Amino acid sequence: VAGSYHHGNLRRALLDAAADVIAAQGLGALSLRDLAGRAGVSHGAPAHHFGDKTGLLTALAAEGYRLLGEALTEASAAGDFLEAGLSYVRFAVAHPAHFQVMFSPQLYRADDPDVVDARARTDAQLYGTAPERPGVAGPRDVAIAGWCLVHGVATLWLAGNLRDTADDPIELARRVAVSAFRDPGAA
Amino acid sequence: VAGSYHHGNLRRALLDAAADVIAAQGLGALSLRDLAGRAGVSHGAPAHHFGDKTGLLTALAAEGYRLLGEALTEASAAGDFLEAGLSYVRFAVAHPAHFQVMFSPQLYRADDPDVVDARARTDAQLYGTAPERPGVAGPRDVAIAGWCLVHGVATLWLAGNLRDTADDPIELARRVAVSAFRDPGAA
DNA sequence: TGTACATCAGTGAACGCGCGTTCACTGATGTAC
DNA sequence: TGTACATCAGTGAACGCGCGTTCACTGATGTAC
Repeated sequence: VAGSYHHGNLRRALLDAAADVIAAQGLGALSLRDLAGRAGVSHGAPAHHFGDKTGLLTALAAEGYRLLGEALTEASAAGDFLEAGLSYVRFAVAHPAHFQVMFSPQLYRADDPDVVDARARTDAQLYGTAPERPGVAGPRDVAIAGWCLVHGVATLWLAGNLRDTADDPIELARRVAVSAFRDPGAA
Repeated sequence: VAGSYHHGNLRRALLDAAADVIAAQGLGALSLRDLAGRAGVSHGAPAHHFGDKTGLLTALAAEGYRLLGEALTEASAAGDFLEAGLSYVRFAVAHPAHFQVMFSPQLYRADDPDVVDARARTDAQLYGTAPERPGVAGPRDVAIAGWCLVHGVATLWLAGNLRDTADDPIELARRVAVSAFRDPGAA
């Protein structure tokens, strides 16, 4: 919509630009003025949609939890613990900016109703597929352990600390999950 | 050394102040001018010791890898895989700023000789205690899996995402490690 | 013991910058009649 | 179909701020003789 006064979908454009900047340059490089420039709009415009910078990060976090929830839906419905873990890593790799913001709660309003709601839904899926390990741990402990494991894979990968260990983060996650959780007795 | 022209140990004081600020307010709140103020020194002084801001973060990362190496020494010498993992989490909790900086390599000069050296020593210890899991995975895969697991516990804990799951991060780490790695057949 | 001198560490003024936020405004849109 | 009006979205000038970095300087320290 070149030349027109109204942008059409500025909110979406700003969120996308923010994700791009964070993924490419990190959170430290994020500025509202820069985002406005990228969207081709004056630097005061973002205030209309997000109020302030924290508002934008809050929206990004809420969107992140929603996207993660969607990414987990299929594996969750199928009750597939391993696949849920792999989907978690896939999400982190596909949406590194959302992932980074979501887990930096001091940057946004973690008590925002949108965030709380989306997060609750996602948490339920995160805990839903974990099996019991008879004689070792109940499903809840297994769920937490699985979450920590895939979260570790995702953060170490995104920060570039596993780049010389593996080419494909999903293959790596699978290998790591098997190394940790498979019982020696199993086929 | 109040009133004297020379500080005495400004380098140390600046690193300590940086760790305090990062732990309390996050990386975004870090500024050389603020650190100088905290150390009671003019704002141009830090340049003498670190050159620029990246230099300070590089020093912090190198120190972090050195401290982590020391934290792992005992468990590494004893060949105790679980204890090495717990020491990793203990280090992250005791030195959250160092931990955060170390694993944000875009913030510092990761090819700095000091960093490379300290990191290599630490990596060796990180990989040294992992046992084979017969029929499941070799020691290297187990080491990576263990690293990812404790790294996940540490980052999730530091970001405040496990505060309602456990009181003590070390106890949590132990439980998580057992849930993942213990064989059902074992006593 | 005393003097000269080199070295080092910290000063403080100055530079230029990009930032978040506010606010009176104006252009565009859409609804009521 | 046409006019009046309310609402909304984006403008652009202005504010005040803290920042990193540079640089000629000065105070302090310690070494050589």
